[in-house]
Amino acid sequence: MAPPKAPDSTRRSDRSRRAIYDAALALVGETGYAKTTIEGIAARAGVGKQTIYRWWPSKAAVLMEAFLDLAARQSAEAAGGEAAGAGATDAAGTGIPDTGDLAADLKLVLRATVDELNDPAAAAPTRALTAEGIVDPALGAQFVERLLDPQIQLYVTRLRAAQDAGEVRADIDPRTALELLIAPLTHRWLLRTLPLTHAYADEIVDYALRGLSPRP
Amino acid sequence: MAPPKAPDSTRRSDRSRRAIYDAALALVGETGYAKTTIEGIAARAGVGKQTIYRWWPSKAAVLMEAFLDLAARQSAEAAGGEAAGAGATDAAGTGIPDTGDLAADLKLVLRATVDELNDPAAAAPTRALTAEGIVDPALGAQFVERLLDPQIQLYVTRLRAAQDAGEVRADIDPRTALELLIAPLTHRWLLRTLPLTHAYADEIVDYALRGLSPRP
Amino acid sequence: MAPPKAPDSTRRSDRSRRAIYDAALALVGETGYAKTTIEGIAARAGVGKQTIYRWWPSKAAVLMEAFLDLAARQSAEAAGGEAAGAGATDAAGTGIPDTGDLAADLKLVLRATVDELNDPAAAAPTRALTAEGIVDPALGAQFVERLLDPQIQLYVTRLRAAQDAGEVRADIDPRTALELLIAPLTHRWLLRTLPLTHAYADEIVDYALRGLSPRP
Amino acid sequence: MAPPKAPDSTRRSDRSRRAIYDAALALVGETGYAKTTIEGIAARAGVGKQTIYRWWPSKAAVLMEAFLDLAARQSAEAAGGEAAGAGATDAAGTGIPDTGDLAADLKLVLRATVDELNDPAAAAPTRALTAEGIVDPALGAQFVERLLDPQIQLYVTRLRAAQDAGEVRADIDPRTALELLIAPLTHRWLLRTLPLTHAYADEIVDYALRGLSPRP
DNA sequence: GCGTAACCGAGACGGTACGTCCAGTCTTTGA
DNA sequence: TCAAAGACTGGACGTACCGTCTCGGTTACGC
Repeated sequence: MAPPKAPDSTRRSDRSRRAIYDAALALVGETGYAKTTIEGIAARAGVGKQTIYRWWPSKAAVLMEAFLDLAARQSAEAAGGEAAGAGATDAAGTGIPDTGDLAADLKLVLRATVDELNDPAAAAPTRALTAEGIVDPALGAQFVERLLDPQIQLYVTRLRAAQDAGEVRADIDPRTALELLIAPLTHRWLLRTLPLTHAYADEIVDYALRGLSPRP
Repeated sequence: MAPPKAPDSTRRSDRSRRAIYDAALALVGETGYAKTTIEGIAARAGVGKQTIYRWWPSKAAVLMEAFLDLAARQSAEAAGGEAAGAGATDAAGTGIPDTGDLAADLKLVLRATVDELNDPAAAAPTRALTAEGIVDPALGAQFVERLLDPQIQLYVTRLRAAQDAGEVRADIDPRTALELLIAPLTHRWLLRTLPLTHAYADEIVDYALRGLSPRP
Repeated sequence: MAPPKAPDSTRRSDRSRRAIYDAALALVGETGYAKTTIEGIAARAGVGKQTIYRWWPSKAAVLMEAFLDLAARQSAEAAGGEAAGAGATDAAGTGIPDTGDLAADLKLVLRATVDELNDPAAAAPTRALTAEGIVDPALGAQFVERLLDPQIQLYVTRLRAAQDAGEVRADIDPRTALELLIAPLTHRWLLRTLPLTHAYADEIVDYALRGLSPRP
Repeated sequence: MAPPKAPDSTRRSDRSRRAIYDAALALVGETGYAKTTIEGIAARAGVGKQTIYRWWPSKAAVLMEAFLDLAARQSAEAAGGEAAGAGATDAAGTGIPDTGDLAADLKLVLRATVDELNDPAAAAPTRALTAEGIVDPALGAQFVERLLDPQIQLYVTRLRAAQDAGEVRADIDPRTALELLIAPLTHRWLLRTLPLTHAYADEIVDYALRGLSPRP
């Protein structure tokens, strides 16, 4: 008994794949995730529906990949610009700054995150994808692995550096500590309990770091 | 421009409303939220589809109310039992215990929350509803207002008591502080980044309270 | 076992009945028979649906009565005018003229009928009612009995007079003969095979009467 | 402004089309036209509703085509048998007999028509379709063009032959003349004014032909 | 003159079918 | 041989009416 006949990916049309990414992102941007349909994506991409079903298991999977592709292209671009230009670092791209003042560094990064999450155009698709991942475990795992974990790793790195510098107690688990920082932001963003502001980001950093720092 | 003509709620059939709640909860339990349809709920409840559309704007709204009704009935029942019985308090029902040891009290409650969230049968519909609320702002607002906020209030109350008792610094905002406690749990539960354990709950309490407590 | 409980017609609201007639005729005129609904008639008449269901078995029955009522009012009006005025006779009202020239008399009447049937506004509801009667035997019987037969009787009367006058052979059955005259018109009107013109009406009279008249 | 995007008829599924015809005819036969629904036809045919809506604008249109298909198949069958067998002609199939005696030929055919119209099973759907065509001009036009006109042409042919043979006056318009013959039958059939009998058919032929024949 | 029975407007109810939309599969055609 | 195109079955969607029912209120009859 043969497995469900995986298509031969070497013969895959790159042209179609790009067109599908573009169409998917455009439609989600224009009409929202819920109103975006596979049929619509196929039509917009000038592609047969079967071409989508052949390579992706669900609408959400298409969008996930489209996002990753977008992110990859942007970061490639950024990397190119950066190499040519100065050497500035930014949170999403290459890491959390390390000026020696952990609180200041975290506030900088979390404030930027707040701004990003508050931008409705940019955040809406992420929100939709997050929601889908909450319900669909397979998609959620992918979401975490390919979008969230890389970000989280940056915090872990920075926190370890802070531990080495004595800014954070050594017996703290950075993996847990970082959740103290980002979970409250995510919480407010996803559930919309209260507005997500710079002041809130600062407050979170202050409350959390006090718990993490060694007694003076 | 006249509003869409709200039906006369005094003439509403209570029989149908209960039947719809029951059918909705049963179907979600049996087949999952995504596979539950309004048509299915109506059929199972022995009710015309229009009766659902007349009173609720969406499947999610039906379920939300069904949950609230269930919770209300359970708490009414619990209250009845309680009045007749001892005077024990539990987190979901009437508040967070106050033994004088904030850390212990919080660990107790958060461990119970962890257990609840780890029970697939009970948590699955909540997860679905949460996801829906993330995408649909109106529903999300209702979700927060009617399900989340009451719970949150319990933490605020307990934290204020702790402030009065000198266990927590007076300049802490309880509304923010409680998010340091529950957001990490919610984060792991929704995104499934790492397993949600009692140990994790304890760790969160320890890390967070250290930041909140006055210097010894 | 009691019969289905006929309502007490002495207590019937005349106000409602008139309002229903008016609403029904207005709606059929505005939106056509098929799009006219009982619900719509009730709403327009400012009447509960039950009031319609109490007194009529179907939408078609309502309309039939509304027509009959309209016709009755119009003929009452005409009769009043006539009494006051000259003594002119018209086909629909008081009979087919008898000038001694059967062919001329019939052509006059049939041409008027042609004009009436060609007036879309006036004929559309009749067409709809006829179609309904074709499918629903009970309604059809009523239609024939209360609308068609009275008209037919006028032809019978005129043809008998013609027989007495020797214009038509005595062994002719007037009931059959008249169908030779009006059935072709009805046929073209209902089925729209070919245009319904004065010339056609004349032709029918000529062809038919030649068969009915005694050999010269 | 693009037209509503006509589907590509070369790719149409013949299997589905036949199944829909069969289901439609079966349901009309079993439950009557009014109670036959598109949903029911689709279910019975094992076909998606959309496949019906894709190719037909209405229930009536489906049935019209189903009838035409049935008639076509029957006549094809008859033609096959005929080719193999004798050379007999019948009214519905290949024409009105021409024995030289117009009256006798017409009586034969009209009596057969009477029998057909009096057969409730066979006539009920035709009646429904006729009624529908009376109300819906587009459908009516199709009905006339594809079902009625071919029949009518047979009469025209026979009448022309009678004119050539001197049985009917040359200045008679056969198109009008035939309506004198068939309209009365149609009239009684549709409106159910009086029973439709062989005697009536004979009477109609006698009355009408006397008007059409040359003076002896 | 006073119940009381009935009709009345109103509209919610359980249903049925509508016509549309999309999912996911299958088939045909062209490159 | 894959991809485009798109027709197919299936089924939920949300709407519109159906015919029944229940609800107050308002007549108008019979005691």
